[in-house]
Amino acid sequence: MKRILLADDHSIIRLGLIQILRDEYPSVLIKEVVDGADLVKQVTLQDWDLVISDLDMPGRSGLEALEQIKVIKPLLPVLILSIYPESLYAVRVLKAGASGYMNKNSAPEDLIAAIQRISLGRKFISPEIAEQLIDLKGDKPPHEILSNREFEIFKLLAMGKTLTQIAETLSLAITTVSTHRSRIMVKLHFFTNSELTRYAIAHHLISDITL
Amino acid sequence: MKRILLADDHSIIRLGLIQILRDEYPSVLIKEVVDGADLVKQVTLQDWDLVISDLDMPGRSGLEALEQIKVIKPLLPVLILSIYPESLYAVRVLKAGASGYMNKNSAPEDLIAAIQRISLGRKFISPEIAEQLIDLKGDKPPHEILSNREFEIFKLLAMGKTLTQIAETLSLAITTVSTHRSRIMVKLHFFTNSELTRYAIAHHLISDITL
DNA sequence: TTTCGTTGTAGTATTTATACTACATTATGT
DNA sequence: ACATAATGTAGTATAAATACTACAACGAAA
Repeated sequence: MKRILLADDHSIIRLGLIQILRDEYPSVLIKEVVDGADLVKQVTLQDWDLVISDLDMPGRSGLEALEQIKVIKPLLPVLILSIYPESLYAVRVLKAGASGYMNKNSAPEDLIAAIQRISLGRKFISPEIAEQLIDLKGDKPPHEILSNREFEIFKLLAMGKTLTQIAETLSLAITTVSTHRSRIMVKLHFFTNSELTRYAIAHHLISDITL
Repeated sequence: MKRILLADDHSIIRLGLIQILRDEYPSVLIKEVVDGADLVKQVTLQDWDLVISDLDMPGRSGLEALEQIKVIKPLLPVLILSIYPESLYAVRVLKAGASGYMNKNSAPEDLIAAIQRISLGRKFISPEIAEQLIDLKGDKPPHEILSNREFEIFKLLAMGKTLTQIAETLSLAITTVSTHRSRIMVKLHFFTNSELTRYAIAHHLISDITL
């Protein structure tokens, strides 16, 4: 481990990370950047053994930067750090080519363990994420796994319509709409309507400008 | 500056903070805690010169802990750190009795400057916050007219938590949570949780990324 | 100080949503 | 073509959410 590129807009976190890294690799060269654009730029400018990057950064996001890095240097290991729980981002991040995903409240030892593994060209996947990876719903957009009727109801739910409203609109029994909803939830691995709404907004299936 | 109590659930951030603090105050005693309950407990157990606390922590939130601390030790200076921009929380936090609010991407020098000022019993208020404080009745975003409790529940609702889950988390009756929700809806002119979620996403009060 | 609006709390009654189940109908795969 | 899985529909029973009401504590304003 010789050269590590560190991307995080929080100076305090950079300091903490540097301390952990120096503790383990006293002679490592560490370069700090504070946004996605600079991160990508540094990757093009010189060679690194490892990139450690935050997910939320000003300007271009960490995810976007990750995607570009994987185009420029497909073999460069990238460890993504984030304050969000693994369940929310990990799969997405790993699919985008990251070698690992860690929550910022992980213990320093775990971070070092992950780095060790990643720097060998392997992936660091926690048991929780592994489980999520097993029953992936694939990369298909929702309308390809939902039936037409389900997708119709999916959109209405995402827009915030209640079961009762939907049942009225479509002249169905409330329980019918409810059953469709249940199947949508199973297929997309959701539990709440809110997740459904956020998914729909993130995938531009409905507009978010009703405010 | 002799004894600092440090509350943050992210070990990396604690490390970074400790480094900054030790750099400035080599002989300071620093105690680390990882949640609001422990923070309050430590405040009751012994005397401190300064508390530095994160806002988002497991269990009792930083804001709640702050309020309790101000009851127990009204003169103990508390500096709140958060990943969220000042415009979002600062006024709320200062009104709850904090001596200052800093974003985690502040430079170490700024942090030290704030601590210096705060430990003298003064408040640290950035120019941006000062401006907000001036036009208190002005064109503030709607979510600022919510009470602390309402805002807390607002965020949980926006994240898709159900009334029941929220009631459990906060140890309240479901109907209490429901009443708060009603008042939030009236204040923000919403009708459904979906509108609430979309508002929160649009105003970056919660993350918009779903799996 | 007294008044009045706000906040935090919760109970009762009602409405709404959901889980589970069931059963034709329609695809789908071999 | 036949078996099997997916789909569209809905009923019953249960769980959850909501409306409405109430009230004490607090704070601001008069």
